[in-house]
Amino acid sequence: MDAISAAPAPLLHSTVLDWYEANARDLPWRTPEASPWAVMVSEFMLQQTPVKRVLPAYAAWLERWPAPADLAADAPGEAVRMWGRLGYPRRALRLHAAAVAITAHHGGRVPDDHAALLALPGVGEYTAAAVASFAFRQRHVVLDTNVRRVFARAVTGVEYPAQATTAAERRTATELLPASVETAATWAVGVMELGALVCTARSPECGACPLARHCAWRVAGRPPYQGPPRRGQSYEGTDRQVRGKLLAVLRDAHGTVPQASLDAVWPEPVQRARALDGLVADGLVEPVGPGVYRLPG
DNA sequence: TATCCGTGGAG
DNA sequence: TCTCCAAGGAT
Repeated sequence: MDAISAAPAPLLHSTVLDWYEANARDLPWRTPEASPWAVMVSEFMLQQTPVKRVLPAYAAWLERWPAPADLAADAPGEAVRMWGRLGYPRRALRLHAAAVAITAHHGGRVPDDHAALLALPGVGEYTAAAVASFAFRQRHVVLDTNVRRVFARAVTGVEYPAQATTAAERRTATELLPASVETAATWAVGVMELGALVCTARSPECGACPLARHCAWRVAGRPPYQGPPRRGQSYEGTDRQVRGKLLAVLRDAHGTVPQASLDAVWPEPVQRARALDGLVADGLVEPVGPGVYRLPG
């Protein structure tokens, strides 16, 4: 029973690569036909939204906007409407803005350069690495919640990673990233898939894990999480809930919406007004006159 | 860096 | 029922 840090890296690599080849889900953004744009759309949608709910939205989105220029030519409000109930609708706005930037500055093609990707709206450290890695097969450290959890357990021996990504985590991920460009991208998606399917947050299936022999957490007897309480996401009664209700009215209506329709979704006027102001400030809602609103045109 | 930003499903 | 959490990003 050696910890993962003591195991030869090539062994870990082949273990994960073999496991991935045999167990990878058949997801549309992983097919050879998936364009870089398709990969990028999937990454935006997958930010905090489960795969199962992304699948139908992803298909509808790409059917309507097969290329960045197609989306860029449409109104941002249409992106917000198509986003539907995926949650965090600012992502829809940012994806539209990214499409505009790609059309204006990159000839309508998703850039393959990591820095150029990172400069796009809605593209952060994870998404830039993911698109560069998965769409262009480059070698990058891809640190998402799945990878962080796998490394927390296998390498550090704790049940959950820290709240924010640490320098130590980046160091670990960098050291474990295969030197070979040919295998780095598959390693990245393989570790992610392992976290998504086996090394899950709630009930990890160590019996089915290819890394079980090397996992520091399992070797230590799967000690329970001891760190500070991981604050839950309260939702009931928050501005987020009100914003969601308001935006749902705008989405489902085509054209403009009168104030009265918005007032009906939440009884408390101060919070309601604050939520609506926030939506307008974010560019998700556009006032078109006194007491009249619509999705941004 | 802590907080804000939606929605729905699993246990 | 209720808590947790799901391929994060921006500020």
